[in-house]
Amino acid sequence: MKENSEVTIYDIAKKLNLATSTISRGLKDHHTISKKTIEMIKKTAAEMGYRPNNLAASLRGNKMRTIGVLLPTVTQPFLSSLISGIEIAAQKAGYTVIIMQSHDSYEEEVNLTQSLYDNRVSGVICSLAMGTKDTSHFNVFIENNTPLVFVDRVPQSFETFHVIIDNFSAGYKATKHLIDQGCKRIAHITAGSEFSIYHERKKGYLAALEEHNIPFDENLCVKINSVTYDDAAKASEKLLSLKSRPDGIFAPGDILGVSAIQCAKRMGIKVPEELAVIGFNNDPISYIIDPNLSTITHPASKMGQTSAEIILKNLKQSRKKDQIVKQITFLNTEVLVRESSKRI
Amino acid sequence: MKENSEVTIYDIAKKLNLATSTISRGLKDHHTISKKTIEMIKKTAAEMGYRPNNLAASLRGNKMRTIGVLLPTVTQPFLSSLISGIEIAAQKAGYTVIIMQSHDSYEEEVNLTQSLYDNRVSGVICSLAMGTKDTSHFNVFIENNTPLVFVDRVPQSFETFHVIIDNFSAGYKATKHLIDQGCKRIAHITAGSEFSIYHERKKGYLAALEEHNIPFDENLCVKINSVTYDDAAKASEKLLSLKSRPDGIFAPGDILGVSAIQCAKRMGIKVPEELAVIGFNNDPISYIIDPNLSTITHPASKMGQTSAEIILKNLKQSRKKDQIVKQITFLNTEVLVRESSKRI
DNA sequence: TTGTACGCGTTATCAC
DNA sequence: GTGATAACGCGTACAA
Repeated sequence: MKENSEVTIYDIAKKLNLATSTISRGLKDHHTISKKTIEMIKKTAAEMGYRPNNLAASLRGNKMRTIGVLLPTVTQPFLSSLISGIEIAAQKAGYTVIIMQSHDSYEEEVNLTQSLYDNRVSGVICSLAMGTKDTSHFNVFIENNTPLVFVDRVPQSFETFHVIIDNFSAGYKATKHLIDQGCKRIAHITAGSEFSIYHERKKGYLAALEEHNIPFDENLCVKINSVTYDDAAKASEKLLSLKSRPDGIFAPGDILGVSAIQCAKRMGIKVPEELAVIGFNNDPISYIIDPNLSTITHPASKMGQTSAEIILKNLKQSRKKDQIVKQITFLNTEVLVRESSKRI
Repeated sequence: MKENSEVTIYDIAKKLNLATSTISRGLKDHHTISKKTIEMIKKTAAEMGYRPNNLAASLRGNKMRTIGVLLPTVTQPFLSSLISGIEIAAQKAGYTVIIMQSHDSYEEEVNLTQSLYDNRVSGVICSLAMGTKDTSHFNVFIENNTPLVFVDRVPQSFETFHVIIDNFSAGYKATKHLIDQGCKRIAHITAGSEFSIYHERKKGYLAALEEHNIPFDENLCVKINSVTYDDAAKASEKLLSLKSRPDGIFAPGDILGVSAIQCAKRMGIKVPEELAVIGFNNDPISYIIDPNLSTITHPASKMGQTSAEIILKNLKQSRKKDQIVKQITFLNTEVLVRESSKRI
């Protein structure tokens, strides 16, 4: 008995006095192999403890049956739900999922992109790092005809698949909801660059204000550098300490909304009576905070599934370069009204 | 210009009039190749846009430079932090991470184990599905000399690496903390099988009671089927509706602790004055709930890193079967006292 | 319906 | 220091 005895189709072939090609085909139910032979091959393979070697199989096609996923982090609830959706769709199709974290660093993102290519993944799903402006490191996938999907944090212009929510519309809906509740001075917290999802949400906020003839007050719009608990706390305090205080806050992230509520509670400001708050994402913390945080629901898992399905559908389509288009899939968001904004 | 032009070491060899073996070695800074040649090779490779093919390289060693991670789900905060830790350690070593979700199903776990093997991963990190009793589907990795680490939810007996916290001790510490706060009737919620981490925590709970001469009251120990919000709510309600109500609850999960606090609030029971609560894990929700939930901290990310490092260290060590041992790495837990249990 | 023979890109083992 | 060549395990034209 050998040490590292790995059963290959060659071993099966020898045992059955057949050619390796017959084994190979039999194992995949090829129609040119007789039922009897197929049965015998499968039975023997099972008996011998044969297991296919995806490595070798993939080498021929020069592609692993693998979807590469490149995200800022995996610990945010939205992103871990996204991964879950991707994994479910991939597993259904017999694909595996490789995860990489850019930690919101452009440099890491560039390196990891290389690494994904070196591993010859079948497709790539990416949500951009906060600071990424230039996206030329993704060109390698286009040139190589590897399907590429950007999700949530997508580049401004890149001719490939995008899976996003309509951030402008969501920002509009959130703000309008506050207006409908009677808010007159609606504050907003924002982050990221001019081309980020946060910028889109802000544009929706501005549009809603304008449509309802509410003048925009610069003091009511605070910019933070990172969507963290600490930055959020500072922003909330700044807003709620204003001489003419806001009576509503549209926070484009649940951490921000939660911190606003907590800050209000500390300062003795009643939520929602004196301050209505709406967040974004429907993270678990949004329904734990008291009062419950109204929010915008984000179909995270479905976005993951959709992204994976786009990859899978486009695996075989060897497009030519001039056929590459930008195809945007929008998923729905909804206003989820809870205690923190319910005045009427 | 070819369509799918992929530059290989063969192309470089032709261009430089060298042998492929020289290119291969030059690219990896082999000491038998002259500095000059190495430089020239690297320069030319870069110019030609060469990218290594990990697939082909792996085929020779019959192992991908990949760590397979098999978890019940990726959306629990503890588990996504674990993944993050694994990914960081793996990335540092030039390894990639494959993620698979068993969704707490034994059958899926068995299938995915196969799939990991079929992909010839270098090592496997696994946290068991809730219902897994038999772990023979992992034997294939032992036989194949593939390092295997069980983390958090580990099997009762399996001769390999385990990375866990001391659940008994953590349960003891949590319960003792409540006793120190003056609690006399301490309730407990439990889940899983007789060999689960929850059972260990319960044993710690029982030990603390006994040590302090507090009789164990069966009515104060509720078993739930799944650690979900709904089940937790039911359990909390049952406990707080008892004629002789508990004055403390040790909840072996933050969801359970949070639900207990919320239930108490609904019923007008004051926390911590009338009911002290301590949870487990230090999930984000634990510091969002009001009053803040005391909890047991769990070094999730570090557990991931440790697991990955164990894999990496044991890659080359071709142990023989009789050398395989069970090696358990314990990581620290700590009692994190917050508002929900601070009486003194 | 089955067999033959070669190629996928890289690396290890010799040989020079 | 460098080159030639055989593997690694599988899939697939092409032949029979």
